[in-house]
Amino acid sequence: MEKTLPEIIEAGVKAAITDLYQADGSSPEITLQSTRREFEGEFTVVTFPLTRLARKKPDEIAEQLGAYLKEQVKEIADYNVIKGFLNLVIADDYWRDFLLDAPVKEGYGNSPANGETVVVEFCSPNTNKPLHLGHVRNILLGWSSAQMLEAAGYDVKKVEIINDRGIAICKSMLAWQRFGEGATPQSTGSKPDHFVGNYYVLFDKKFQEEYKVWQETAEGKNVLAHLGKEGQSAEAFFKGYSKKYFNEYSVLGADAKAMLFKWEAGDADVRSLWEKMNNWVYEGYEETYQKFGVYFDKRYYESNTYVLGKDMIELGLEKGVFAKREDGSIFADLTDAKLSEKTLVRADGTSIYITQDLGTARLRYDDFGAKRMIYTVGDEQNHHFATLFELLKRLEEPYADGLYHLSYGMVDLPSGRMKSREGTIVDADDLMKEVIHEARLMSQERAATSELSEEEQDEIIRQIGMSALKFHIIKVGPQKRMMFDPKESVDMQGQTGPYVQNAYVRTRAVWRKAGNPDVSPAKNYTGLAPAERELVNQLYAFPSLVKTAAESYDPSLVAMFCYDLAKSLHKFWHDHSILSAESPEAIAFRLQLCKAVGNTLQKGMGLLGIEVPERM
RNA sequence: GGGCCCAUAGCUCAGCGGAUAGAGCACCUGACUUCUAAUCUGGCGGCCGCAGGUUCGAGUCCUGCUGGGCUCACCA
Repeated sequence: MEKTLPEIIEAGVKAAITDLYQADGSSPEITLQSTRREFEGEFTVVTFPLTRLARKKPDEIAEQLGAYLKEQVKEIADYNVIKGFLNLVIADDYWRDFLLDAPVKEGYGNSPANGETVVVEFCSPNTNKPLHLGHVRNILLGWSSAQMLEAAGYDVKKVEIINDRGIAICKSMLAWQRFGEGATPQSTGSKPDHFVGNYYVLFDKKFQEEYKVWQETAEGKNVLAHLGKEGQSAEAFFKGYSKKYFNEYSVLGADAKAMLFKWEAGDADVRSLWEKMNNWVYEGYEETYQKFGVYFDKRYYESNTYVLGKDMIELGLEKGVFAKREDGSIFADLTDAKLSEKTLVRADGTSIYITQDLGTARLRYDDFGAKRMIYTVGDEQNHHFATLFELLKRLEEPYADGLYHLSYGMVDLPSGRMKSREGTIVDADDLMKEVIHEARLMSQERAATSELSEEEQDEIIRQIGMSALKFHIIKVGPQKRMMFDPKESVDMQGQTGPYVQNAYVRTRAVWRKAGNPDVSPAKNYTGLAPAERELVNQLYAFPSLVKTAAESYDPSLVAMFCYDLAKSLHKFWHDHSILSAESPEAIAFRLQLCKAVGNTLQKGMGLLGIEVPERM
């Protein structure tokens, strides 16, 4: 493999130090960074760290290094020194030859396969209601991380774990059974997951009605009198007492719990109702996933996995990692790892959430042999995953060092946090509908594609709307809690998906117009304009950026890269003519430049799960 | 109370020890007979939460503080 520019420069600087200062050039860390926009050059050597070694002033070192490199290293054409910073100008020939090679080819940015498998889990919904904005962030993060890892050479398996059991789905089931009167998604014409979600909401409504009535009964008043705090209003008390009421007094609550009990006992009627309703939900989810353009290689269901993990407990006891209490419960003491004491099996022998997670981790390893597993889950579970990973490490599981919690912050609305009780949940399907609607309005206003068929226009509009939504969410780094303003999410100008798409469209438009041009003169092009150098330089950075983004599980890096590249393209487009450039060499070179930029934008956006249209 | 995370322009966000802290939105402004103006040009806008420390150099690293979030279940 050929050496990269940073490697070439670093080697040159080390040789220079040895030659110029008779010092050991192999030892120092060379500080190399990309040159700031306002100065000439592409790479910058910071000379401050070398002052001790060279025993000279920074400017003097920079000047001497620059002269040496210009003389000795053929890739370096020129240099300038500003306040101790040595800016290096890469030779035109190098940039030109580079451009005409890798970036114009298919698959630029991909690393060769490394033979390693990584499992990426994302989405992982509960089956009682439709997907919402929080899932959207999760899906986009998980999916694009998976794409980036694939580009970085991994064999990626995308999985989700579906929480298909428990009290929540029983609530929906009970409400449907009692109030549904045999209605189905087909009979009502609703999207099936929304249909089921509506019964979950209906359950809560009926429950609240029942609760309200109870509050006025002698029993309710008695509870208030005994447990209500001094000066607390009845309303405030009952608001906080709702969970307790559900478990101890509510008829509906008792019925829902009875249904859960029957489910666990394997009651045939309950199981068949459960399957029917869950299948509705899956049908609805599938539609949403397809609209997002995502899929899974394998699905895990908690109804299967919740019994797992017992063998891990045995293993832990054998290894002395876990211990038994007097009452029979089993726990792990993680206090020396700054985590708490964690119970794994209750005194009655039943297991809990984290136990099944232990079992599921092993199951996935058995399924795929992956030594790396990524869990895309909100940051409220940071502690849970820290505990889980620590336990697996102590169990000496072979994949324990490759576990990563892809943690992300909650999505807030301008009105504050999303709350189902207050009806401020932003539904994923509605959101898509809205951005596509907005894209349609913008498109009608422009009428740039009006001669295309209606189907073609619809497809373009869909791609534009989805890119606005996806880009808007992905451009924010995962760790940060983010503000989601619906008004801004439908923006199509500025730092947005459509802005990047538009740059791609331009690179395609010029090629359509050019027909089947002869690009061979490009190899004789000389005297690159600053805007051209800038673009080639950005293209040059793409493969390593993909690697960095993949290793840090941060798709926002790719999003910002695409934006920056698109911005440079737009600027170049404005300042330079392509098809009527001054020479055949320039025309050919710029066409190839457009091809490479379009190619890279398509690849980069593809990593984010965003499509680019040929026209817009 | 312990642990983790966050705080940068009016708003949403970049900035991962280096140069005069950057984008987008909003507001003001100029450019379409041209390879598509979903674009481009110019302007406005900052005690980088506060106080110390380390360093040739700190928005970035360390300590303390303030404000916000999450979490510390024999819940999932």
